[in-house]
Amino acid sequence: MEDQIYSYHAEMCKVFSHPKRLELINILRDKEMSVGELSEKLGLALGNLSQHLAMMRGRHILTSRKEGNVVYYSITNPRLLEAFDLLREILFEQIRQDAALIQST
Amino acid sequence: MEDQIYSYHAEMCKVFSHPKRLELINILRDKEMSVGELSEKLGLALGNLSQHLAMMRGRHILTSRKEGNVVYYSITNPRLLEAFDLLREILFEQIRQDAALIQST
DNA sequence: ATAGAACCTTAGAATAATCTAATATACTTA
DNA sequence: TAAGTATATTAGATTATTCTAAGGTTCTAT
Repeated sequence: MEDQIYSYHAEMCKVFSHPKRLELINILRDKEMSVGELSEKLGLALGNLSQHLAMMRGRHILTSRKEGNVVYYSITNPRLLEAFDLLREILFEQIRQDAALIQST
Repeated sequence: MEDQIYSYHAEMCKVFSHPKRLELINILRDKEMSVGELSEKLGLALGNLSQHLAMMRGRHILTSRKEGNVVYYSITNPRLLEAFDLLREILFEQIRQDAALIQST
């Protein structure tokens, strides 16, 4: 049962483990966007993008809204961006420390 | 160059995308631990665990310290636990909302 | 109705992650 | 130095992710 939680947790984190999905999250930071626009911004083929979107929708990370022919995507829970930013900060700290280590030799 | 950052960011997040690695992080929350102890706590074969540890060390998520024959692992940057906790909270919010949705039907 | 636009799904190939099992290394002690 | 303990590495099989290319839906406008 505790194992189940780690599995769900890991499944959610898989959303973050692909550079284009991270970029996608960052693009949707403060606005919704249509699939076509996203495809252009990300430089991803529509079919491929649709797969990423379905994967993120399935994990409730993204929410979609259909208007006529166009589907708009947005981030379900804005707190996700806190996690995104925190992880990126930790990454930057790491890079700075590695750089300092190299300087000092 | 911006792409590079997304790639590094994704690489770091891959650490979180496996249930046993999450459990490992949680176990090391407030103390260091030897490989043997970790192997027992996690129920992972030593060779397999060593691979996970090497992967996390390579991404500077874990730090190791050798004392005689024994290698102790600990979390490099305690802020990583903030990220861990935040992500888990977001997961719980989601599960609660899904549950509420089912109740209301 | 038909054609076009926007998006989704699927099959299959290519690549990456994971595990098992065997071997290797580093250190300690008899 | 030989044997034992703790950890690391490697090769190869297995499984999971990702991408491409093709075909499907759904909606709109003619």
